[in-house]
Amino acid sequence: MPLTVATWNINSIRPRIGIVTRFLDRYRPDILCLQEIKCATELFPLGIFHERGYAHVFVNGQPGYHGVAIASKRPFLDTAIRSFCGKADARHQRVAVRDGSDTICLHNFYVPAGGDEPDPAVNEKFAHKLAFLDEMASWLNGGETDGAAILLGDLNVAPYENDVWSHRQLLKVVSHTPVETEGLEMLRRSGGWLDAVRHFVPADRKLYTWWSYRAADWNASDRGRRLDHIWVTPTLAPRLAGIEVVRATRGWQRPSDHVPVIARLV
DNA sequence: ATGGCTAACAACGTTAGA
Repeated sequence: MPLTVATWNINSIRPRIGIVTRFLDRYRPDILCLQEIKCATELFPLGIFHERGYAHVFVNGQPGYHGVAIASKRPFLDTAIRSFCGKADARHQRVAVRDGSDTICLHNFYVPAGGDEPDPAVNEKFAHKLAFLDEMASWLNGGETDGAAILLGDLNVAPYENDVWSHRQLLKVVSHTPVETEGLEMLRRSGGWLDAVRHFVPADRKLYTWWSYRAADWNASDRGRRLDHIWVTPTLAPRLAGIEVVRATRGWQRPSDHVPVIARLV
């Protein structure tokens, strides 16, 4: 049964209602996973989803920071939230959806950004990020990745050389340091996950999903990073039919600094 | 040449993002 899944770090849902509805009306994914909704669960704008056929919306929010949400046309067989690093900070949620006679497990993640200084001894945010990735790895290796599963979200790491505008200049910048890129790669491989985007886009082609708000002209300077990912288990790999990074949304009115990534399964 | 931007909060300044 065909399934289209999208991930988008929306950087606050409330000021982005215009671009979210524009995206949904144009791309109509079956499931949209959002990160950084930055609002309490009860303040999430359910109406814009319900009006468009997304009858099933699972929100894990909190005031001000982080927060994730999944809007789906298909019902959820099951929903769950996990806390990482002993913090209930709204960075994860899991749903299960029916897929023919099978079940697909979908994990939506917002990995900590990690602050400025890439040294866990002096920067507790960076230490938190590394601990979070470690805990993801051990948890996902405990049988979470058996069968049909999708792991997506803002993983806040640009793992490969062409996932950043300058590999050399970003080696000491949080999101592309070796401890992060190697850690994410270990996590991906140990779980047997396939990077659905790089499955279609050659490793030597630059590809980004995030551009800083501070650039005078984000499109012209094009100093981006690929921080947002969609991974699938080997069971689903043969069904991957295509991906799309919707770069154009970065130029829409009141944009997020991240753009959506879409995967199509047949 | 990383920061020049953007948002939330109970607040017109601080914190966070990456």
